[in-house]
Amino acid sequence: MEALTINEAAETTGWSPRMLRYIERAGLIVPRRSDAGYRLYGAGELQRLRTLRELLARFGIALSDVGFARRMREDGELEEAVGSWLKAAAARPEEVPASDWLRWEQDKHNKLLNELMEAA
Amino acid sequence: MEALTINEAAETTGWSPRMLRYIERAGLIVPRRSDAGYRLYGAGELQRLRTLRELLARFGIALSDVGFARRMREDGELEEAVGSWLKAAAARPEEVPASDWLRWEQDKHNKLLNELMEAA
DNA sequence: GCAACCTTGACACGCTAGTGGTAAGGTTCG
DNA sequence: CGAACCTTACCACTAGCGTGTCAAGGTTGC
Repeated sequence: MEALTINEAAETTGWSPRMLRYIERAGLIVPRRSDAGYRLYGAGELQRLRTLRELLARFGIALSDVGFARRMREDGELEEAVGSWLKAAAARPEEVPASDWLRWEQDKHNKLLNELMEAA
Repeated sequence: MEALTINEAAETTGWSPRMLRYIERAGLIVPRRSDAGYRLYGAGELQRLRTLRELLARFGIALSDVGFARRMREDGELEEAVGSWLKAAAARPEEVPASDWLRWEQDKHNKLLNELMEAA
């Protein structure tokens, strides 16, 4: 049986067992269960757990952001609504410098990066 | 000059002036400025402020969610990275009941809806 | 010139996300 | 059977989002 239990999966992916349950609850990675209800992580899940860490670190985004993206992908109506709202909003460039909120996002990103650096 | 100042815009859209500044900071609606630096909201901005309220209420999502969707739309690399991660994650249906996290999302949604109901 | 706006910046508060812990109980295996 | 796992369900903490409010100062219009 080529599958790891939660503590083993945590060991090889860098997440804590606690976080693996949290990620499952967010609907991002839901492992199959053994007869007794134990979580069983296959090779694909382990790989995606690792790339998830990379994804978050590289762009300075949150788990809930990925969760929202997933929800948009599942709910076409939501995706359509958000998309058309953004399109209308973007259709108004009227000389917006873009530097203001850009700096804001950058700050958030840098802050997260710094924390990750220190942790290493 | 067909444009409203921040308090007038707040009056006709239902947002508070404080929130209009916050929404601007999140990069969602950035009005142009007068020579003295006053925010000037045109008809388009007022309309999008109203539809933004609808959007949040209808789907029970947060301002930061829309902000993230905007960021994905602007940053192709981010969109590609998140998209391909989700695609890989979704390619593993291995009998996931989908009822668990679905209930979770539902709870969040309903909670927000109830709050909005009570506020009305 | 003064009342009534506007600006940015700060302090504060409640709520949620993200994270750790612990307790009570079932499972596996030597 | 006992140690070492696993499960769910709580309590608790930090940090950030969503808001209000206030202070100090510039702008507008009668």
